[in-house]
Amino acid sequence: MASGDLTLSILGLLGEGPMHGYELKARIHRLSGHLRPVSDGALYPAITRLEKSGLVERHEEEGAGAARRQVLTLTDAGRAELLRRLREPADLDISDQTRFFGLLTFLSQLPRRADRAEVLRRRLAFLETPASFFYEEDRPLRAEEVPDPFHRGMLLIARATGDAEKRWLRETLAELES
Amino acid sequence: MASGDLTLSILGLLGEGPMHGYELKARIHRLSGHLRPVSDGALYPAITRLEKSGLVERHEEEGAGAARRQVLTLTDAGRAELLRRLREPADLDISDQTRFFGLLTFLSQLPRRADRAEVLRRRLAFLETPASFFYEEDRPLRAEEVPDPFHRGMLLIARATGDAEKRWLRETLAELES
DNA sequence: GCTAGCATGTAAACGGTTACATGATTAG
DNA sequence: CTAATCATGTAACCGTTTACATGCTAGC
Repeated sequence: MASGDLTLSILGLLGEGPMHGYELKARIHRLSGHLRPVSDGALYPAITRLEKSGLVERHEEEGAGAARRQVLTLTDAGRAELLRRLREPADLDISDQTRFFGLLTFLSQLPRRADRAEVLRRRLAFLETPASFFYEEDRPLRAEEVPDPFHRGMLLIARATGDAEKRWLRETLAELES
Repeated sequence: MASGDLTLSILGLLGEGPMHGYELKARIHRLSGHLRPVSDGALYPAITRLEKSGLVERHEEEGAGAARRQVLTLTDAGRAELLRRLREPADLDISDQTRFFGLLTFLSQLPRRADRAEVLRRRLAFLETPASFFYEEDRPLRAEEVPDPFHRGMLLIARATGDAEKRWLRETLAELES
């Protein structure tokens, strides 16, 4: 889990309703766990940090299976922070696909349609900027121009990915703006 | 730059020839810098670690522009470590696209064709395993089944990406095996 | 005289990984 | 009775981010 992602995931999931740490762990695991499992050593300290900064509240409850549960609820400040992170994502959240997907997972929680559209517009603008992994004197090289077969693959895949995503972004923006 | 990536990038670039830290920084920046710029505070300590573990050697040289340069060269142990990382990548390097691209960037340096093919085969096997970001009782959901428009986008994009990559992997494997 | 680029470094704060630790309940 | 699942936590280690620090040369 890339830095910062975990906090957004916790806030985003709690934005859908209160739950305890163990359930957060299971939900995060389903969302992105095949890539990078959440460890207890990351999750529980992250919850403690959120509690200390007043974004999350704890209420002890009897465990369904066994032990006592710490049911977590977003405070008003926590919800405000979640919406702020969704409305004004960092550049890195826009440029890195994994992180952008983290945003998309919870974007429906942004109440204003115009705010949701603006996030998609930023991603589209990023994808429309010419870029490559390889350059010749600052000119981005296209797949056809690189001799290394694996480099060519990277560019072919990146192009297909970018095209698919741009198509979806344009369609979805058209719907949001209608 | 996700953890571990930086070390591979340094080893991989030095595998193409000796260079000093500042040039490494510029080359890494072109490869992935639009996503996550390399900071000096990550790069120079990483070089020091590689030197201490005997994977890299330093030779001082006069700087072309100004200051003295520390030209870095891979040792035999360093080249062995680079090849080991390319030949036997961690699961995370196979499952995360960003990390897999890090592998592809340097994969041509693997001398044995069979080893290069094996890395592609592992990635293909991962992509052929059914997976989703969303589940209903452990069954991965398809784009058509999820109501949230942003979740649907994630699945549509992931499918297009996966299809393009699988096509390229199969073609390239066929060439490598002929 | 100043700014941009070349070139290398250190230190504090932060967060993640891995391993360790505990304890209760349920199903085989 | 014992393994799996539920449930939460701590501590050492490691690497990254951010900020700070230095100093030289070339062009305006």
